[in-house]
Amino acid sequence: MEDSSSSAVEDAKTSCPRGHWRPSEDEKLRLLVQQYGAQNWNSIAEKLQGRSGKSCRLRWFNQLDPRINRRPFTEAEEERLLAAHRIHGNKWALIARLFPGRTDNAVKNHWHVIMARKQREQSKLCGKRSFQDVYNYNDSNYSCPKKISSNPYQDVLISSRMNGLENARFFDFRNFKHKDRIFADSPSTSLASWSFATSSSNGSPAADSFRRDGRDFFNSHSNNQYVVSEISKGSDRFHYRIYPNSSANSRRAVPSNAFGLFGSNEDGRTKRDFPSFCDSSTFTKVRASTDRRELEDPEPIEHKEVPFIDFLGVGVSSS
DNA sequence: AACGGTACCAACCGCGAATAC
DNA sequence: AGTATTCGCGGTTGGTACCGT
Repeated sequence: MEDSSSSAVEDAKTSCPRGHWRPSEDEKLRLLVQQYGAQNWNSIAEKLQGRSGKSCRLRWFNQLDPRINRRPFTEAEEERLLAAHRIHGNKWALIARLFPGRTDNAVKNHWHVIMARKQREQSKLCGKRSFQDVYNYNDSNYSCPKKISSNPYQDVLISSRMNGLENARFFDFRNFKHKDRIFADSPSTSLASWSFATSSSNGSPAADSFRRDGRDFFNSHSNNQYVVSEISKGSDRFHYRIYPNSSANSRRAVPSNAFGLFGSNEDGRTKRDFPSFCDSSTFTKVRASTDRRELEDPEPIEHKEVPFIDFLGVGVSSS
């Protein structure tokens, strides 16, 4: 697959530096590191056409460094990794130092692998339905957030026809680390102006928000990074917009793939056994499978037998 | 065999911290 | 002290191998 015989493909590869490293590049990088040492990455990059210093550094420290342990994680290592994460949170570089030969990237990736595996096992064990099953997403009731690169917010359109979503809330799935108690301190049922915690990107350990005194809990006040505001509301459709919370020193655009919905049961109480633990990639796929046109083209909605709110006219023109 | 979905992980990006000048 | 450059980190994306149908 790498030994492309087509010159067109080769041209494309060289003109676009992004992408996997070829063996010849690796070899060259090894020689350059021998020559210059594992530093001065920009100097090294000057001799590796199409690769930045950053890229060279990353390739060396994550893949080529001979000290790297490339063996699969053992069960013992996995247990230690989970324990380390409970203590240190997402401090992957710190955690990696506890695992000689493992890189921060490897440790981070493997933690996600463990989490995904546990989630699958849990789903099987408890017979939990998938996020898609519960909300019957094949129904196209939910449309994907519209990613607008120049406007760092996400638009979300919900139909109240979705079972249990009358009291829907947004959740940032990246925080679903402690499944059992994540909803213990659930925020207001009002979606408008509701803020919610996320993993921190401003230096404070995200884990602090969730694990104190040996207890896991959801702190929706100290680490707010996003705000959900209501753009428009109809009898059966709601249009929300998720913004970064500027007062929370949030420096990133609202991620496009981290959010999900979480409903309540008939008596209005939080449904803790909801399959709220759908990971972000699943959510992305669920979204992708729904009708993307809903936000971009009101026509298809108007043809349905439900009142229609002109979401387009309200939201995007405000820039 | 072909196809679609899933799991894994390499690579990238944006940003802040550290260092050099 | 201020600015520029380099390094390091954490979050995210996208390619690919694998698996089930």
